[in-house]
Amino acid sequence: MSTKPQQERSLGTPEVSIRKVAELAGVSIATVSRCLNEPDRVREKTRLKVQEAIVATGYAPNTLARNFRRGRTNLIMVVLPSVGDPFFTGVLEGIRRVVTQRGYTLIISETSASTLSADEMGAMLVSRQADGFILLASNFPFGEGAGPVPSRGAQPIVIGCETMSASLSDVPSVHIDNVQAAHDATDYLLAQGHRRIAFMTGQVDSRLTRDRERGYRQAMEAASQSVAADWVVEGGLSLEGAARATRLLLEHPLRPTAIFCANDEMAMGCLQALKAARIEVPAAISVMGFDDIRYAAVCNPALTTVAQPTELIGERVAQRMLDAIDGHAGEGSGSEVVPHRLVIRESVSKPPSGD
Amino acid sequence: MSTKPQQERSLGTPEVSIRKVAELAGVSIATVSRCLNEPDRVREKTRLKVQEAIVATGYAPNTLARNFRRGRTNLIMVVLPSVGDPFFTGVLEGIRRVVTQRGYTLIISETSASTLSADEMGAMLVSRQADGFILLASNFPFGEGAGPVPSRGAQPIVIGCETMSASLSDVPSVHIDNVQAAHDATDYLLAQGHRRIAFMTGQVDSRLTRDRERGYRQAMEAASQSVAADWVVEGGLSLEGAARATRLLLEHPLRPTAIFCANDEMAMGCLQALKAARIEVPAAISVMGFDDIRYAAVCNPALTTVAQPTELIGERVAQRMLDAIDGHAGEGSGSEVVPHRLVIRESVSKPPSGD
DNA sequence: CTGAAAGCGCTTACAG
DNA sequence: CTGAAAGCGCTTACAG
Repeated sequence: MSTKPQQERSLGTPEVSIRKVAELAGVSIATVSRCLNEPDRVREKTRLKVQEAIVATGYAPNTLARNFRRGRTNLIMVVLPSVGDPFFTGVLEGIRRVVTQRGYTLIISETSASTLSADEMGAMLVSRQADGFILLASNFPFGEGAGPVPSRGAQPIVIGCETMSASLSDVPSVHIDNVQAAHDATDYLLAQGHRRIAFMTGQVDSRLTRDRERGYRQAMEAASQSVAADWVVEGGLSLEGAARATRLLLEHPLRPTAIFCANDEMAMGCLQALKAARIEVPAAISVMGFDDIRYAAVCNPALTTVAQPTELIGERVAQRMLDAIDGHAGEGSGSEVVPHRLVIRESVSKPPSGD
Repeated sequence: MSTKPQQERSLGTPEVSIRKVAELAGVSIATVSRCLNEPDRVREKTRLKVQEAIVATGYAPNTLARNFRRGRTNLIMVVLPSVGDPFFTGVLEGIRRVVTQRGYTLIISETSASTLSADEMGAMLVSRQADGFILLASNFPFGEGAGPVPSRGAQPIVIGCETMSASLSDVPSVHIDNVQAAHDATDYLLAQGHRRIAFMTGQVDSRLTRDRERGYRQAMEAASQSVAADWVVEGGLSLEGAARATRLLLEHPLRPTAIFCANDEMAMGCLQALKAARIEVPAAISVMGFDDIRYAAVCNPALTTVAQPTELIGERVAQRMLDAIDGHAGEGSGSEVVPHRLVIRESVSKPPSGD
């Protein structure tokens, strides 16, 4: 004669549980469960009865209970820095194409240095809220020596687009060779005759941006071109930051004839600032972007930039996530490099003849 | 002497449960649970012991179990059509600001006519995967007579940016007056002297786009301007679709002197097509956008457009979600209209003098 | 093909 | 302040 020790029902509609369906259909809850999960193993007549009861009661399985019982969610979480960033359109399309086929649903978590602390990130990774985590964000708290990777459970992690710090070097990843790509882009500017080439970086703590900066410096050095002080400016990966950084460059005593921006967003901000200063692009100053987001072709002048194979990255990242979930850890580890490609449009030309 | 009827452990690391912590600390699992959830109600000495055991075992609470037991997830899901769409940057920022303060975490689900069927949408809404759903997507399967709203559980729904069909008219929503905003924008074009004004719509099944088209038609009619056949073209909300639609307009026997695009994305595609056709904007043709995404100011020429107060929409939508979760259904229902604003930049001028 | 029963890992009202 | 115990809604190995 237990005293019904709890009665803290949620306030919403009284939920229909599997029990009610079973009663109405005159079967056990096990049978109802089977109808839902392995209908072949239930006699047709029984199945029909249960179906009817499900409709009559309006029953919908409690996903929370099911996930708990099964120990998984069938969800894959993609973590990215900014939902309004057009760069991710293609990557997500690739990811979705692959994971959907295997019955997973994609959910996305937006992060950024400001909104997600190291603790929160760690909490998310151990939260079991998803069966796997695809990290597309650059500035992870544990990116650069900000403590170890949180001790995680069975949920695999795969990294896309970013090269990661040593602490994550065993995590599977898919990305272009950012150093080489930036090197190639700089070489192109050099080949056009530019010597005074500036570089606009994102944040100092962004590995991605630093890799691209490294490629730029390597190319300059290989061409025996010195990089003047303050030719490397910080654009904060934003339009406004890039515009500000561009104005700084315009005041430089050794004004560059080309500005290589670490991504297209900044290149667009750069273009805007140059337009405001009534400086013709590319006649007076050339601008090189990076990423080839869909707006790059629409810019005026259209952006010359470095294209990443975004859909391919998405597909590969997703495939490796599935491998990891299936326990094919062996083939899953290590980083995978996909090809980049220079896209030549209008924003780069030879430097003005005087230079 | 039960025969351990099951042994289907997941393959991952053997997870540490609350039981192991309790054993190590020499307390009951109830006490461990209390340390986690109501630490004030535990003696300090006990709490310290438990803390130690937690660290020693590397215990992390099983979120799946916790969610199941509590009947909620502390998650709010935002459903939007496209993660790479810059329009959502501000809306999400507003939403996050509000819900984070109340301890909720945001997750995002990308949808679109092609990727999410009515059934899937319904399944999501009853899935309890989140405590509430904020719908920012336009083309819901149940948007226009595609069956009734799925019978949902206690999870509230709030709609942002979109006006919804009758079947969802009781759902709380926050949006601008799209009809009036488009009316105002058209009036501005008329005031500039334009008479041959084309309108580029999204998809025919998009309520949002249709509202804007309605505003355009109202303004034209109010100004006694007829809308020629094929002046309303479909741009599919994409750059490419917009470029195609623009080319169609250029071949029109009554070539418009202004093109009003139902969003900025299409306006950018329009700008690109006009540039390719070597038609000067705004000298030869004016272009009006809608939304004022962050790239609108960066376009060349900079887009004249209609601004939505995105952050405000996000905040209001989030607030009403919280109200709904708290059961303040009364004040939560009905739609809330926020102000729009014309943003005048460079892409609209008077029509060419000949016209 | 179906049912009885155990148990997933927590939280919480109750009793002490 | 703490523990024993019930139970959230499912799934599944086992027995029939």
